[in-house]
Amino acid sequence: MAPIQEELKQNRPFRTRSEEAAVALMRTADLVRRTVGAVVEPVGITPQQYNVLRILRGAGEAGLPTLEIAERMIEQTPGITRLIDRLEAKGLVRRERCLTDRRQVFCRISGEGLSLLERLDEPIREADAAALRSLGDHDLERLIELLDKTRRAYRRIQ
Amino acid sequence: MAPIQEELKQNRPFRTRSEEAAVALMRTADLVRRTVGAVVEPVGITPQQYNVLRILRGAGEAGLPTLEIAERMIEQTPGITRLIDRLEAKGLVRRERCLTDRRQVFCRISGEGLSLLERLDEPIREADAAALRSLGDHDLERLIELLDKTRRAYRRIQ
DNA sequence: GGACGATAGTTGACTAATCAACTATTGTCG
DNA sequence: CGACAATAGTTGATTAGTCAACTATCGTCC
Repeated sequence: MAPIQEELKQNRPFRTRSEEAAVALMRTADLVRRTVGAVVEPVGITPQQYNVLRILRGAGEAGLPTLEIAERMIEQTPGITRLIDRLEAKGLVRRERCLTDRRQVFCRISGEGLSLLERLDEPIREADAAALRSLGDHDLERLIELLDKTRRAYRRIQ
Repeated sequence: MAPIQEELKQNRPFRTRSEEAAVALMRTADLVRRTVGAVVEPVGITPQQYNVLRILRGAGEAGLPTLEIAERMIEQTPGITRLIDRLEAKGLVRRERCLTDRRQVFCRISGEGLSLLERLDEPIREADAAALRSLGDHDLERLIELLDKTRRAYRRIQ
């Protein structure tokens, strides 16, 4: 019997392997998301806000326009404006309208935001590592490969 | 350069393989979730509501107590009561207090709920298949295995 | 250079998720 | 039996997510 089937106490088997894979995928990702959540929520941010801060740290001094951030989010987020509103209200992000193209609003991570991220770096790395370590380097590589392949397939049908 | 890194236009590489895997996992699952969403939302339900209906169909005539449903959800859901409220309001689920243990409320899928699910069965199966077909049976098997292994690891650290 | 479509982002109205505090009922143990 | 912890679920308050409609600005093309 499939492990995921036992986990969810399903009394009937999956109709197809791809259905089983889809369920396993979403459930595993939910576990990862909640693990990240448990690390970042004590400092007063959500996993999505954490994601924005990481993106802005990666972007450096130049910052990024609002919708460019939306495109780089791990999980698609229509409400990017208000998400960043909240980060700005907390003083973790600064925004200013671009002078050469006044439609765009550039967002940059603040010093406070940076130091908050730094405090989270270690615990996040540990959480990921602890969870995925048991896979071993080879399996990890293979998992990443299979996930990449899956996304490529999705992109084609959409 | 890692595919996921290009997708998210990251200018710096992942610090660890497990970080890359965690990001790839969440992003791939988000894709699956949105694909399911695109299929079920036209009939007026959310992916989570769809999940509840599937659970209740699996449970059959006997139905299930509210919190038992919560435990079987693919994604953890604290707001199970109101989620089922909405399904009941739509006439897709019926609820009645258990007579032998009056604390419990048993939920059952209605005929209307069943026929709605039946209409969705084919399109959902197709969406899963289309997305994961390119992996081939062997890769699919291997992906499921790796995901199961990952969840087992997570469970240990929590 | 002015009309017009495209781009960038915001806002309002609505729906859903989250957390803690609460009620009702049951099991258990002196 | 009667107190008391445990279980099952609900509710209220707050926060967050979603969708469509809107404003502002820019590019471009007669």
